[in-house]
Amino acid sequence: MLPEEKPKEEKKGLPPLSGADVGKVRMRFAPGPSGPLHIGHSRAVVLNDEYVKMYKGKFILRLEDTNPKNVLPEAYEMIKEDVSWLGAKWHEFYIQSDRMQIYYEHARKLLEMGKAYICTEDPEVWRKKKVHGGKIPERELPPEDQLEKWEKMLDGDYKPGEAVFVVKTDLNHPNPAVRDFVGFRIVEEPHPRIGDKYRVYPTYNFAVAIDDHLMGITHVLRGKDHLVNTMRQEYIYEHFGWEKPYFYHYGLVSMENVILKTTVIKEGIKKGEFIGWDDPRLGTLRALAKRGISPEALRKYWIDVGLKEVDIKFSWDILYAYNRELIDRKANRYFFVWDPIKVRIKGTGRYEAKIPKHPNDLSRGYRVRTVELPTEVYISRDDWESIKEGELFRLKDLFNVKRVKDYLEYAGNDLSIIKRGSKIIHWICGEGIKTVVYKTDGSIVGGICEPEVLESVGKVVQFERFGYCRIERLPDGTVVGYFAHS
RNA sequence: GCUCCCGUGGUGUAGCCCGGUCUAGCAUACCGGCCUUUCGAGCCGGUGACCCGGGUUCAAAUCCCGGCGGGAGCACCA
Repeated sequence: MLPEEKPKEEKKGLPPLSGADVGKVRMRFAPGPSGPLHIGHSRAVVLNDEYVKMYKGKFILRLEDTNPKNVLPEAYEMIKEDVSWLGAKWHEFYIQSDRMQIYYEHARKLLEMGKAYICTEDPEVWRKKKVHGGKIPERELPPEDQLEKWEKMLDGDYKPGEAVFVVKTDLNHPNPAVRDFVGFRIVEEPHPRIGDKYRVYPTYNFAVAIDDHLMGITHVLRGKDHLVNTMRQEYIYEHFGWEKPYFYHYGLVSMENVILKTTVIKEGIKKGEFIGWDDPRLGTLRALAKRGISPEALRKYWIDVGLKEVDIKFSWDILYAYNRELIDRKANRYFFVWDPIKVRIKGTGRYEAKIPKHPNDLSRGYRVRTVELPTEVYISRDDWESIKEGELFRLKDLFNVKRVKDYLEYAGNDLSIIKRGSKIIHWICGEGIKTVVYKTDGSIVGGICEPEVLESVGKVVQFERFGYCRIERLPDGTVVGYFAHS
């Protein structure tokens, strides 16, 4: 047992789980392989993994593919990648479509015990009877008859919809949703992974209850939307006389400004609206990874949120703040001139700019530029338009200039103008690299960046006065930035 | 409609179980100042909350009741 007196000084981290013995905790993350994982899933992954680590238990990854119509073959691998990216390591791995015989065996047992029945009634009629009351004659038939119909189901004597396996609960349960629920149904579509070997598939609630028990799950953490499912699953535990795990239901998370729905994403990719499952507009974990959001930031976020039952709004602000804290000291600084315009600088002389790659860590070196006047520089159109005729401002780390009509004039190197409120803007002289930045709202910002950015391909950089971006490079040499946050 | 869950500042969370130490802590956001050749980082300060109404009690964010508000489920999806 974890010492009960612990919570006093434990300010950070998750609250203890009841009935959790160090070394004996077994928890699972069990998504359906219909697509890669998104932010919503990451809460379950992090919470389960975190508790497993806390109690030195075992983490089980289980893929729930008992609905052939709802399986994306690539998702099996993608989910493993996503879980790993989050820093969770599973000790055991299962795929439900490999376990069909196990579910069948348990179905048979329930029928033999009289705890389940085969229903061949019209689904609507059956449902109405459950809600409003009414005789369900098949429910009362003896096990022999039930087993016979079960065999017929398996043999293909019924078409989809003509027969289902129903787990008995309590027809008087106050919540109609928990009264007698479907445990198996007929699906004739071939399963993307195991083909047409089976035509009777367990439903979520049936497979979960059987697996959670057989896999020795001690604690189940899931969203409040599963509250009714938990009640249904508990009937299966009771029918078999199994000990129940501890159930926890955390509140729902509402998210704004992201696309999470797999169906929408799949459509969008097909139509070419998204560049892929990792399009920066999406809430998939691969999209976050592409943008340079670190898994540690997500973990910290979910641990901070905890497992309360209150519904919450997801806060990008807080996630970004955590991420910024993690990446700021790692991210090199570079100039990215968006929407660039070329401006002439008049004057004479040769000047050198020595710009630190990180202002708080000079050991990382400098970007060194030599500028010989007169010349031309690129600056962002925004900046140019915000500068008035005659205004004095500074090209960061280079020198001061003054705007004269449509060109600039060298204006010395007096740093004190900054104290008097002059602007400091970024610039590129000469050798800029074509750059495209994808933002989360779907907009694309074009411009040029400093050549040293190439040192940071695959890493997160901070484009000064713009924001943090993760860098990739196209075959044609173009630098691509995926915008993380400001 | 029915069944169930929840209600601390803009957001998230601590405290609530075991009433006083809560003039309610922390984070983020916001505002102001300092620092800084980025609209980043850092430092300092500030605004801002116990849903409402009763009750119990010497004492309630904490216990009880009612109201109001929010959410979920009511699938042969997971």
